[in-house]
Amino acid sequence: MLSNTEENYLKALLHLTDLNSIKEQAGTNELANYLGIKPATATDMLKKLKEKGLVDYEKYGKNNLTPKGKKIALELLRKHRLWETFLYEKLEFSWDEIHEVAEELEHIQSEKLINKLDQFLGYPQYDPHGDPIPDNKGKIPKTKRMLLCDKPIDSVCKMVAVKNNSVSFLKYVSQIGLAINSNIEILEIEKFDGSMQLKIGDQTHRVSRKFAENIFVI
Amino acid sequence: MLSNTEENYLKALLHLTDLNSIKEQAGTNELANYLGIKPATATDMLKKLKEKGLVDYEKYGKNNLTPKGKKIALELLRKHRLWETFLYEKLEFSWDEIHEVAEELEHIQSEKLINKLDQFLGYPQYDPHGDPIPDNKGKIPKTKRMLLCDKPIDSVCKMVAVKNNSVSFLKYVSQIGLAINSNIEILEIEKFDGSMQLKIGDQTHRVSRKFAENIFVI
DNA sequence: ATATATTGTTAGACTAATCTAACTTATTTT
DNA sequence: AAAATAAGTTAGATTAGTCTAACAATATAT
Ligand SMILES: [Mn+2]
Ligand SMILES: [Mn+2]
Ligand SMILES: [Mn+2]
Ligand SMILES: [Mn+2]
Repeated sequence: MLSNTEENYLKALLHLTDLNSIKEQAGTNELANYLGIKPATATDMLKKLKEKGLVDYEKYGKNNLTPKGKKIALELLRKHRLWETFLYEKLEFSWDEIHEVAEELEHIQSEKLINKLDQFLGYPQYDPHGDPIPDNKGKIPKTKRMLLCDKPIDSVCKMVAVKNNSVSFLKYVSQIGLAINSNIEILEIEKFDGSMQLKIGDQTHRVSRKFAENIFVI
Repeated sequence: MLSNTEENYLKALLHLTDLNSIKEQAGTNELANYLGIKPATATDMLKKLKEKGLVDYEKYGKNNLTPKGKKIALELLRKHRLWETFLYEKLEFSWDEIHEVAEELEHIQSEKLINKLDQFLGYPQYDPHGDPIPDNKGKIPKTKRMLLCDKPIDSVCKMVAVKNNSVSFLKYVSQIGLAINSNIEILEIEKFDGSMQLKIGDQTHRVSRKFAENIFVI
């Protein structure tokens, strides 16, 4: 049995390596920074998780999950995204409120619970942020999506997911009229800073490159 | 913010004093025994909870909740019973499976979550074990119920709740055909050991006094 | 190839929650 | 009232998870 803390490390490693990422390995500082702890603390935990056979750890090397660790991390991701879907679909939470609560709910230990919840929700494939939900074997629906910042000028696309779950970002996204499935037309791209002029519905908005790096589109 | 452990102590004290109980105070050994820990550990925690203003604790005295501690304990009880209702009503759990999972779910910190859950469930007044659910002010619906063991011979009554949430007890109750709202006729009471011969539906069963002490009826 | 900056580890300390063993206080029995 | 039993506390140890400060290894820039 893993503690909530150990589970959070595994999920963090999954995010930093496999998910939305080209890299296969995560540095200790990077991990610590992601979790809001100090590198010294991460080193200790990495050793512990290595002992449990969940992480490949070598002194001064890079870290990544073993297959066993990855399996657990995927189960956590599944739980997280199913709970988010529950909160959004059934309890009328807004999409900026769900992540924090799901961060706690994902640690509830009951396989029956999560499978029944999945059934109750109608086996959803994507969560309210547009992220794919692993099935009960850990398989994630493949998505061929790209980032808004990589779209060329004058192209038209559809928002399918957000890359960032922070409250401030999500509120901002909603506020300019964007939601999952919104159509976006790129009217202009500023050479200087990469900011974009977008047409969303009947309004236009200028967004920063940083913003555009956090919107997935097809 | 309280830890899960601290919350469990408060809920235990509520159970040992106010709930299903005439006593107003709980001994340290009694508390430790209820929680499955050692008395020394309970002493430490009682001191800590006293510091936080949640428990009245005096060396070698009896323990009970302060109003502030009781309020928190009632919120936990509300969460526990609402989650049990959710698992039973929406996710098709059986009544012997819900307690353990709710023991974890009750610690999720979100007032909005629990109030939305309450709404989603249609503001239930009783949980699947027949226990009253406190409202969002901590008010518990009054129930005038008694124990099956205190019913006289030849009387007829209706089961409204169970006093014990253990898996083994609940399975046994179901197995002899009893459920919330079952009608029971007391055919015979054995002087020697207080065991009872009951008529349930079209069957008769002999149950021990201990069993009859754990069934609430009206 | 050397110096500098970045990254990661170790050592030592702290807090929360638990235990065992020894001790103290309170209650019950004779 | 003394002895025996039960109940409760204290002291000291352990484990998990965290920190800071000092140190070590690796990577980068001259
Ligand atoms: Mn989490
Ligand atoms: Mn999500
Ligand atoms: Mn609990
Ligand atoms: Mn119950």
